[in-house]
Amino acid sequence: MSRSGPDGATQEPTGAGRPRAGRRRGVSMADVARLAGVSAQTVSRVSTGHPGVVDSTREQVLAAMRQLGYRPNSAARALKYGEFRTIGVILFTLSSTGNSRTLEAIATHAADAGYVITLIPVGAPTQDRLLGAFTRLGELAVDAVIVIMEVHLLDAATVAVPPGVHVVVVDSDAGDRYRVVDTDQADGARQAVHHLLDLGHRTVWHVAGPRESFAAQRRALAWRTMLQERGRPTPQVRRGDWSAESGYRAGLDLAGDPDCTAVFVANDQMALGVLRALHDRGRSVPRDVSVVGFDDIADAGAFIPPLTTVHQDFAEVGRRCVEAVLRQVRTGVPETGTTLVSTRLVVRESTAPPPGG
Amino acid sequence: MSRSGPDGATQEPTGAGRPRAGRRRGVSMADVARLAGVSAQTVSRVSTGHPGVVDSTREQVLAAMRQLGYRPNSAARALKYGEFRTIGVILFTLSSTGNSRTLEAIATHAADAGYVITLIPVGAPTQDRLLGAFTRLGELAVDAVIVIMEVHLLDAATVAVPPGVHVVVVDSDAGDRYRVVDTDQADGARQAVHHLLDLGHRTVWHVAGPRESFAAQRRALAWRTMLQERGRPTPQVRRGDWSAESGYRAGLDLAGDPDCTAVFVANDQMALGVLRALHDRGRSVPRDVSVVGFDDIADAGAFIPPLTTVHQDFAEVGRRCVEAVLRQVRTGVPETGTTLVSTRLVVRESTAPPPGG
DNA sequence: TACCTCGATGTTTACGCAAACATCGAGTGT
DNA sequence: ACACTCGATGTTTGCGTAAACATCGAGGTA
Repeated sequence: MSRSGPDGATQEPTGAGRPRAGRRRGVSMADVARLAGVSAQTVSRVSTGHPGVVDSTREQVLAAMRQLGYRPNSAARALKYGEFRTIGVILFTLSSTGNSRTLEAIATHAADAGYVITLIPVGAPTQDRLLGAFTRLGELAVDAVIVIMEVHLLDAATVAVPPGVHVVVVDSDAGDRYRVVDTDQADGARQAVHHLLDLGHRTVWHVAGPRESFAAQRRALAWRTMLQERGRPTPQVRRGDWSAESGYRAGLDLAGDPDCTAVFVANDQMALGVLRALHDRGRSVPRDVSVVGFDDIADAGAFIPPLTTVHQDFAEVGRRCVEAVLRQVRTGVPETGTTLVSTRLVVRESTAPPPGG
Repeated sequence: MSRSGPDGATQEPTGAGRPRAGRRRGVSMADVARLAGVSAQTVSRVSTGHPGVVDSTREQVLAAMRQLGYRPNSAARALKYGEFRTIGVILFTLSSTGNSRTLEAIATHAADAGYVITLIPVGAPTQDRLLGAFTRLGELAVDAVIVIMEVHLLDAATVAVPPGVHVVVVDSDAGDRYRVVDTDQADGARQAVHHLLDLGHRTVWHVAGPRESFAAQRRALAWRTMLQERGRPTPQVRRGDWSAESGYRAGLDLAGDPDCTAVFVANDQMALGVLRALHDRGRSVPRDVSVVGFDDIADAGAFIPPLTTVHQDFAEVGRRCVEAVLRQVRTGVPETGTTLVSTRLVVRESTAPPPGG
């Protein structure tokens, strides 16, 4: 059998009126040009808004476009221009509020600049998967990439970034290799600790995020540094995995320590768990123990009691990411260095002076 | 400081040597072909994995590809094939857990099928914005669209879907026009009410979501229907906007009604607010009042007390969306009808028999 | 009037890829 | 030995667009 078609069956004659699944070969400039009685180039000029087309002609062309339902083929444009007007976003998970909201801001601001976002999900945070994502990236139609993740892993992947594709990273210490945009974790943590010490607490306990997280590292470091600067003892760190469940375990542990009157928890979800643990152990918040979180998630104000926490401006992080990445695309010059977005402490009802303080 | 990369320092001699912002005119098949000493078509065959290339030749080509860092230009491929292998996702917001997780599942499953996701954010849920999104869609390089939203608005936008672009909708009643994939809201609500009645509560109060939401409508309808079927009184509905804050207000209201011993809240965030309101008013959960939520967000188990709630399988919703949309792309035949994803009740500690029951 | 300018529009070409078709040469059958 | 087959590879072509260049005609200038 002459294997002319993929399945050896009779190949359809493309001219016949079969609906051709998938192929939607739409209206092209040539079709519009024919109807309007002009050349395809004139249609192109109208379509791109170039000057040098007389009004009457322009009107004719626009009418023809409307009549045929013409829409420019972005693949052809991309081919011609050598750019896709697309930004890839590599991320591990959307389950964290921060990632979702950053992504949303990125998408919005990219859209404003005429760019669209392509999502490149990386199943699990392993080197393999990440390299796979970067490899796939090579075949993807993107002009630039924003990476949202914990970035020890980025090292090995460095080589894999296709040449000419610009990179911005969120939540990383890769500022020596890429442009990094991040919340000012250290300052946020300092505000939290400062607030608790100012209320009169002798020192502040800490429930940290996972060891691999740079955000967690920096929050913990700032907490420790601040206590040392003020000459306060630094209690042993409890460590969670960002989940409320892990916060609950840490909270049970802390509840057993009568000295503990103030806790800085590295995120709101774990803080929720801490609150429940303290509640379960009969320790009143804020009367017996004060708790400060980090993130200011939407629900923080509805916790029992409403949580004092460090507000992160994810929208601003997203905005800066897009700004930086498009700047690189425009100039063609890769950037390095870190851009910090400031935080602010939102004081609610989970903090108070220490008992008898 | 030399880092010899594209820093403005020694640029690779790409013709004139100017860094050409944006243009990254990479390695093409022709370049690979030249180096490997074969024709471009042979490179193409290797690149697409077509048979009919002898091993030695293939090796040569692959070596040349590696050496030059070749990666296929997806714009050219898209132009040639007439398809983009891209699915657009239109959504209003990622701030709801459900949307984020559905999106994540969509992205993952699309990736498995060799498709990528393009995000089309719609700022505000207004007809104008939505029409704008659909219009932009026309210029976008997508083969199909998944719409995640409340869909009264979809009516007007119907006409705007470009021909040949297939559509799947989440959370809608547009099943007569599009394929709709959704959680089985009604069944979830029935399970919640059933559970509370079985515990011995005389009837069940309801805190509903916003009037415009189809999910909210269906949950409320199922709640009402179930009570009527069982011959129970149907208390007046309290209505919130999905936020914990609105749940708190509804909760304060309910706390004032001593008859109220069981509440079905239309989502977990509002349930969080209800819990806090009951706590603030000194009504113990579940001793005095039982509360059931909807969604089973990650934190639900850490509420005070841990929340009994209806678990939604967002991952499955996303999977079914991709499945349906790709089926339409493959066959070229648009589908209608509704696909329901089942729910299950997760019983935790916020429900118990009524006081004195 | 002859010549030039300049604006409006048309024609050619290339972007990178892969289907369709062409070629070439080594084996196969008679 | 000759035609013939078939697999491996090369050549041509076109996808839709827009830059670069070509043309054409109206109006201005000497």
